[in-house]
Amino acid sequence: MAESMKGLKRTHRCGEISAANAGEKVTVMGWVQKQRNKGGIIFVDLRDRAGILQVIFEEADCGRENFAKAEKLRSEFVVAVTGKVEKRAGAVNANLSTGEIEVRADGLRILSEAETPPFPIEADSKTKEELRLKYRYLDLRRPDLQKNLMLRSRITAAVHAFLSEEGFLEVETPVLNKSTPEGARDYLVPSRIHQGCFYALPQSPQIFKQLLMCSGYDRYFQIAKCFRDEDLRADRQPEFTQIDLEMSFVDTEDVIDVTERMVANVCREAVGLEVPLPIKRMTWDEAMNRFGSDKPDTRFGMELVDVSEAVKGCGFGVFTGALEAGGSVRGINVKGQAEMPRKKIDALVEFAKGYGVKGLAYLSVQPDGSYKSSFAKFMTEEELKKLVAAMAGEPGDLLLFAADKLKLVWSVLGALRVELAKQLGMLDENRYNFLWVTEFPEFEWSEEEGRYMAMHHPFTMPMEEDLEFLETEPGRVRAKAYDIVVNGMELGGGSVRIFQSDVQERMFEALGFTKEKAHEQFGFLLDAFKYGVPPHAGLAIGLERFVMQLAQTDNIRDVIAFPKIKDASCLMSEAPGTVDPKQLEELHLQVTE
RNA sequence: GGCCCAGUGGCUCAGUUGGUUAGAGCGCCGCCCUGUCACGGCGGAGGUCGUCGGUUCGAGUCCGAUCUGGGUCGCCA
Repeated sequence: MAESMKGLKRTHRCGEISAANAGEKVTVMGWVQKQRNKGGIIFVDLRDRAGILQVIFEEADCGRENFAKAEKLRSEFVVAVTGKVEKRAGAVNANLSTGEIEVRADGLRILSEAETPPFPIEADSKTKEELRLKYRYLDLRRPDLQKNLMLRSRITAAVHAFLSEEGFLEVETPVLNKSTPEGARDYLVPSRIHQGCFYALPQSPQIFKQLLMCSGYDRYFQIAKCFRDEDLRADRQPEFTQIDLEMSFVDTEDVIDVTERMVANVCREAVGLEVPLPIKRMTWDEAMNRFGSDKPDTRFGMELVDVSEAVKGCGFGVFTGALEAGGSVRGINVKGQAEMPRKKIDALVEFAKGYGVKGLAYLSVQPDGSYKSSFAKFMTEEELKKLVAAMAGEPGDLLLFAADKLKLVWSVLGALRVELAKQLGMLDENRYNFLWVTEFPEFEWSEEEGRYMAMHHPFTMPMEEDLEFLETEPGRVRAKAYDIVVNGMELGGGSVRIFQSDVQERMFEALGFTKEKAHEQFGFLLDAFKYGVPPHAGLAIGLERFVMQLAQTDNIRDVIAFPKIKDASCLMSEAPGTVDPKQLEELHLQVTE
């Protein structure tokens, strides 16, 4: 039977009591982690989000009735305990922050009984995620998830404090918007009043924050919920949160400056991590050529080497064929791994194939200087020597090569170096290598669409010196866009925005928009620009990714209270669900099988 | 949409070349225990091996399909 907490007021959280409270009378409330009944003495570990506290029950202190209740306590009962804080008479428990003390109970109320939970409520859970997600409210009781969500809260608190201090105004933008088919797939909400019309949930508050600049708000920020109806990944959820900001009368440098100070400030406030400023920078071109990625992990080397020159005209058809087709041949040098077993190399080749290349060529330099290679028989000793020299290969090294279209070579070698670093234990999780990647290409050619697409978004300002190529060579135009990267993860990104109507019109043209289509989709933004618009720029940081980094987890579900699974459903609430036919009728919708 | 991994009591797992009654630890239930904290002792309950079909004298084990969860490629301006 549940008892009332009438007349009781909690004085401390369990984990907040220390030796300094010895002798005090306290009232604590929480969940029973564990009851240890020794017969005449009962120990209870009481848990709340602050930690675990040992409570001791003896009939002489708490009376017969309370002792009988203490005997009945089971895991996850919710109780209120009154008693006195004492230094432990028995052994100190070094594993507990409250291990020096205990509360000698004189009162006990069982506020709520509990069934045995379907899995243990404990740190470092080994339980399958399926079960944990179904009972998310129980999983959230576990200390590691509580730790992550408390960290998340500290991070957003630090963001609010910092940006307010810097003169940013928090403004909320609409969740019900008009769909803009550029970019990710929208989540749609049918309109009841407007038959056949739909709202779209925001993929980001992009246009609204630019309008706020037009309206003179100067410095805006928002911790904004964003929605994208795309497939999920370990670091991607259909709804996620951005630390979104926009500034007027600024250029790239101003955004970078305030962002990196914010990141450093948050890291210090939230976890005591010092981020040295300024954060290093690298152009997109350099990032791709050296690391094969626009979000390079710079905690280790194993950089890509372009050996296209060195293999030109060699006897290996795979290399020369790729070059003749306009591609590239590049390699990475895996130092000291010449002895890697064939099985492991084959697994790497399979890994590479997953990215679309037909294979990987490899060559190991044996301790005696001889070569062992998948392609040695196609090349002369001279050609091999030249190739190894180009790779700075030394005895003991394993050289891996990819030959294909440059984009593919970059992506496969970029992924391969990270995979190898993981396998070889080269990633120090306590090191945080922040990096700015700048000068992204303005456009990316889409085979599927048969046109250029905006790499960032259509409002991104091209670099002045490349403006002249907007019509003639769009692929060559670089953008005033920048990403902040940490340990191989894209933390956030932004750009300087176009604020001149003529440049914006040229952008839409380059993207293959007709004037009508551009106005239909973004007319209100283009109109707004007619009435006086300040130069502006901004950026958004993925809040979950930021928390993941500081929490040192590679699973986004670990930093979201109620996440969705791979197919974007929720195992707990079973969303999405069907609705009453009457609701559909009101929305003018029909479900077809 | 493609590829890869996993599914055996409440939880985590073991289960040999296919062979009789499918095991363990933890948890759970009962009794005992006044300094435990991975408490201890004694006793007990609990499983149509994800599902369907096939091969076989015989399937947890082999084959096929399917479901569920995870990872990944495509996708994510």
